[in-house]
Amino acid sequence: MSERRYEPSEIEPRWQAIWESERTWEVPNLSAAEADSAPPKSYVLEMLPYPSGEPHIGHLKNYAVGDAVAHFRRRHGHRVLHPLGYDAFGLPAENNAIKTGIPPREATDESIAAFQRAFRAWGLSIDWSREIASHEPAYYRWTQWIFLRLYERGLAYRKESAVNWCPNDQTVLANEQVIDGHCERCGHEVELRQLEQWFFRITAYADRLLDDLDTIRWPESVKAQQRNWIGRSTGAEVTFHNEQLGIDYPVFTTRPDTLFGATFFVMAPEHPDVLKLAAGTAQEAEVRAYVNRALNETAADRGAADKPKTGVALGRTVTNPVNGEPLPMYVADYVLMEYGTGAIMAVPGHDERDHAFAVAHGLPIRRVIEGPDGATSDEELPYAGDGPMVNSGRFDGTHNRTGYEQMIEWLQSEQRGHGTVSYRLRDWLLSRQRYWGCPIPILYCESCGMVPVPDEDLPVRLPEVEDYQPRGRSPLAAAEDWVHTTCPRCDGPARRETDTMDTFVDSSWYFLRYCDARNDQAPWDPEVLAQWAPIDQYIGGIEHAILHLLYARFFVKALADMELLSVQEPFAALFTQGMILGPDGAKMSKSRGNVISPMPIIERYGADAARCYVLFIGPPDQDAAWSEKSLEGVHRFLARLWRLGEEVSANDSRGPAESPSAPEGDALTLVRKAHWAIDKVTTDLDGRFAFNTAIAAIMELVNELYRHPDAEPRARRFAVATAASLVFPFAPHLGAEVYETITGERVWEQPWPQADPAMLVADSFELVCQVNGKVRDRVNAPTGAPREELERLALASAGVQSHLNGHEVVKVIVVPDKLVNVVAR
RNA sequence: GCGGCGGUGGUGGAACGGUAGACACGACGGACUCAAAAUCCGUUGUCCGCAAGGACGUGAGGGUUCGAAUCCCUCUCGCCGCACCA
Repeated sequence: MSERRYEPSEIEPRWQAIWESERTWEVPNLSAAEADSAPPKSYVLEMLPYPSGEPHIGHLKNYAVGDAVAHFRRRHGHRVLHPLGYDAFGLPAENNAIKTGIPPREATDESIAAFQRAFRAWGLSIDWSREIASHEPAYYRWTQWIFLRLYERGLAYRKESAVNWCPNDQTVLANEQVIDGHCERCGHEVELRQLEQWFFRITAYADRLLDDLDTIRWPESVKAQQRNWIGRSTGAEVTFHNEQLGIDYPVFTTRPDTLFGATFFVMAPEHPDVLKLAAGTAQEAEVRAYVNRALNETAADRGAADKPKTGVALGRTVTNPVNGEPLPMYVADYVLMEYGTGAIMAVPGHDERDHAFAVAHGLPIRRVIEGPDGATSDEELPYAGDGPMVNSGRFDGTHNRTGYEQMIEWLQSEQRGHGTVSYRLRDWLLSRQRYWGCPIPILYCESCGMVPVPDEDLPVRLPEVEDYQPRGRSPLAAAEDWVHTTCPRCDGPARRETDTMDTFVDSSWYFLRYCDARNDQAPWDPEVLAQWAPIDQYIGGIEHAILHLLYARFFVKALADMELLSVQEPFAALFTQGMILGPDGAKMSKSRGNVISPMPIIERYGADAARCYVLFIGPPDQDAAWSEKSLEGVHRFLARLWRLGEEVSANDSRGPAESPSAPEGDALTLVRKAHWAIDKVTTDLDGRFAFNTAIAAIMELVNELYRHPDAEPRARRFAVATAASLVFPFAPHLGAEVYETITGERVWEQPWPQADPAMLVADSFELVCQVNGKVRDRVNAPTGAPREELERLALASAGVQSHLNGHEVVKVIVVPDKLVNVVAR
């Protein structure tokens, strides 16, 4: 026996050096003519990492999944684009700079270097010629260019509104970055502030973002989250008239069928007309106090669902268009300015919130829809279900679903309203009062006003500053030399926009840049992009279900409208991998002290073992706790395979891995197992992402080899080479090593093995014999035997006979090549 | 409250409506060794039984079916997202 041992630290760097020097994983862009006759393309992409410190175990899993997919597709003859880059702008580097004084650029570049070392040590098959980082001017030049294109089309705009402000990070946040009223990043409570900010008009795409979810292969949970977030509701806009001031107030309602049940009218504290309406009334001072209090509340306090319904009367009324009734107007903080029109018609009989408010303020409650079984008592209100309409004038007796349509028709004919849809989605607030981000390419000229930076002046470079401390305005504002510039239109003095962009802007288009990463004339050549788009398989964490994945979809649709690309969706298929939890089953965190760092693991067990382990641990879309013992088991498996390679090469000369033509006995068992494993691994990987069971199948093949040590050498060589070939997508170094040892060939240059269908079926099988659905015997039966023969064999079996004694056979079910079920009474 | 996903041995997990528990961990037993490590072989759902064998078993209850972890209904527990969205 060989004295040598499986030493990943010796094997892995050797193969990495070959892939690096031969640029094995680079794929060139082809000319249009070349592309026509080229093999099918496959764009496989993992979400780009945010470089902060060292990579963690989650990165290892993410890239182990993506690399397996990329290898699998390459060996099916696809031209696989598999690039990588860095999402390099962002708050953590800047906060670190404030704490330590290390400039964000320095810390980021250092972290990028650590990621680069790690990715090479993991043996990932990346096309490094397309590497990008979002903080480099060569990249963010084009982020700015895209911003300008959006600006030209009115899709980027500046406006004042109530926005989320994080007092700790001293910057505004997008809606998507506020979790339960707290800052997504630092956890501090978020305040509402009235500020002028930059927005992307993502709401213009709400319908398409919603509808096109049906065209992509994404996990249902992610689609559901996006649908939820976009929140399309259909209903009607109804106009209520205020006589005193002569102003029309439209409201949005999903229940126009309950219009006769409206008994009051409520406006949001932020509604611009609230103070105007209250002016001169007895309630003026009270309204003013209420509005001030509401505006100063934190988002979390304001949003608490079970909070008592507070509010103040405005001393005014509006007229209900359906019956001319005057409805008292109120201001109350349960009405949100951002949704609908900032005002509602209140129907306490059929809406829980309006009901609570009516009870608290002694307002009338009127039933206008009959409850189930003709219920008409007021005790059962509020009632949100369907039924015939009552107390609704000429609509009485009409079912409310019908009444809904009729009411909209009536409103339309009277010009008092119309059917409409409303969305929960708000425009994307993209400006940040922080330093470490992409500068917004806009100037403010004293005479020309807001002026976009001309394309030829891009990039607007991020200047070096000394003080990163946020003070409620961007640290860039202190860079006087940079801020003061001249207007490209009038040559007069102008000032630069000092806010920077949300980092999600950078990551909303990076996957397009990979396709043409070194183009310095344009962000990409549309023809080149057409070769690669869309991404055939995207892989990342579920935490981006709304943020990045929604923003990127919006960008692609907007860019498609500009005819800069020809797809409507960036990610044709998405896979979301589960988290790796600490050994204690809790999320890894420094404070818990349960963090497993990938690099020491790799030094100890090798990259192959670490990669296989994170794939073997369970279904890859599920969370799983780290277990060193389990990792050792995977390492043991790889060592067993390695030893088989050594043994085969010691007993046999090198040669191609061919399936022996007419194996018998042990050899046949081995060859069959090898073909079974090929079939199993192939179907498990083919769109199913069942890496855990694929690896288990290779383990079975290896176990079978240990069980038949004396099988004929050619059969053993075939089986071992097959195991090496199949394990390659998960353990590329070991796969390449063992395969070369016994065949002299490079496994990644070999096509994916094909299972021989003849080897997948044996001559005989174990027939399961059931009586009334319970297994009573198993007998050997010839494959392909006719039903009658199987029935006869089963009925004759001892197990069936003993359970049948005295009972009458009613029926016999035969499943060919599988089982017989005897139904007896 | 709304939406989505789950509940299978001691553990992670397998299982086109057709042998529940593949594979792995752990545990137990054995081989090799002066000994240990490493390695190799075997046993391992629960209960009854010396055994042959049998009974029970996929959160609970019902249904469909020759046959249900799998499909349907009711309930329950857990996780995730959204949440005063009119």
